[in-house]
Amino acid sequence: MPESEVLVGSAAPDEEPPMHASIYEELRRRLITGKVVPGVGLSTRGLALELGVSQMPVRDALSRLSAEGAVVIRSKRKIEVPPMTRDRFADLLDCRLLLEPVAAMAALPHIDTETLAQLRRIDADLDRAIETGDVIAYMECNSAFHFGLYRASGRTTLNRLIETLWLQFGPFMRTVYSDYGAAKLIDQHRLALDAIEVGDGEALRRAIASDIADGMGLIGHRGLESDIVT
Amino acid sequence: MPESEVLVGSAAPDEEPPMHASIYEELRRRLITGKVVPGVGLSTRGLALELGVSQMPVRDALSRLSAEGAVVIRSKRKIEVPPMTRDRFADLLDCRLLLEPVAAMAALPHIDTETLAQLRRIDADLDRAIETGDVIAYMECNSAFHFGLYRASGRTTLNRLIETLWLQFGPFMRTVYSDYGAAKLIDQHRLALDAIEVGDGEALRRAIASDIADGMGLIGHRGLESDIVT
DNA sequence: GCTTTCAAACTGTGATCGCAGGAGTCGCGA
DNA sequence: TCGCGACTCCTGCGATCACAGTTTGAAAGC
Repeated sequence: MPESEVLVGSAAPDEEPPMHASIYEELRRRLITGKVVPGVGLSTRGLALELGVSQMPVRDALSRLSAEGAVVIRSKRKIEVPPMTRDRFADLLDCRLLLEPVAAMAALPHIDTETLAQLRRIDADLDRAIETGDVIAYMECNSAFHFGLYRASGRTTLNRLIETLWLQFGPFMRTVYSDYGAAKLIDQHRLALDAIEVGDGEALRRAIASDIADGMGLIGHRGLESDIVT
Repeated sequence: MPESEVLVGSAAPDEEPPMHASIYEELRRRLITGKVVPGVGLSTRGLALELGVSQMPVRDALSRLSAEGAVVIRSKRKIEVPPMTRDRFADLLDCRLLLEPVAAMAALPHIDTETLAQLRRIDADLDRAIETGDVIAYMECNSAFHFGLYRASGRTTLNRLIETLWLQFGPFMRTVYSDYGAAKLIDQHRLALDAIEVGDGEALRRAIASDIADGMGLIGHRGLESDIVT
């Protein structure tokens, strides 16, 4: 099971999900890890051709993603990952700061030694991604870490909201990290891991909040030289 | 323009939206105002027949609503508004308390006398709904009031998250208010309106938080006698 | 009256097609 | 060289159909 799997699973266990669900997963992964960037145009036929399926499952997947604000269907011939603006970025950042520290605190009582060990492994992978300057790998590890932590909370509604935020900022942050240089990124998760180890909920909340404010906040604003960023 | 219109509009202005968007609006309204209740089964063909359209636009609309957690597609022959559970209810309530007071505070600087007058009119209509014991009208006015307030914030991302929460708890609260009796409901918006009048952000935040905690919190928990409610 | 089995009905899903509209490209004239 | 208009291409969307699977209801047996 990939660690950056959907934060809130919807497929019934032991069942093969419908094709549109698999395609949704694939597109979601691309968005969260920045494999698609803002301004990129998408089309149901183009994606169907690329993924070797018909239009229908792609349509269903794109309907879901549009409901989650990840893509915008502007008109005929224009589905796109919306460009980021200063206002929208600030809105996204603020929403993350409202929700994710709470999810982390709620997760704390449920994090056993196996879960903590897994988070440490993910963080070690993230460190390697920073060392090699691999932005995509960094983003994969980053989402795996956060989702692995929040999932332990069992807060399905909260986690679902969090995931829609990640769908929306992933593409933009990918371009920002690429411009910034992955080698310059800093692993902000040590404080969070330490807080988990000693069971300090308030320290965990602060660590997650500062991870978000520093990681996405400071670097993200640098990426917003003008109102529109592609 | 109906006051309980979608909190975050997506159709381009001056353009006729695609049929699936209109159907999404209609289903959204039914969920938020409780015209459909938990446990009710839906089907694409059934809704298409009722609404006089083909299956495709209904499918697209249901894909969006499923992405927003408003309906769940469990299997062949089983789309439903999920029954409420105690855990899910607590999760929803907590998320509302995290997001809506912030949206209200963010809205405050942007509320002119015309917007305040409109909110007062909506609140007067809500009072009449309480007097006549009309639960559906009460829920329509309640969402119109909150959305009218939050929309002024301009916080599109935040408002979108809030709307998905309303889609999820609307059906359940409708049954709760019906059992409770609409005539026993209390207008909790006076404090909010007063806080807006004097420009007191902190008072507005507290008023919205207590509106949510009292209105949905206390009454909602009464509706959850067991883990599963239809 | 209850349980089990089977058949029918209904469903979500995937596929395909056609339409109308918008985007993109190219050519021509100033 | 630039702008505008015409034309082409590609698209989202709506409609329809078929399939496989699930649910429902009826009938038979105990």
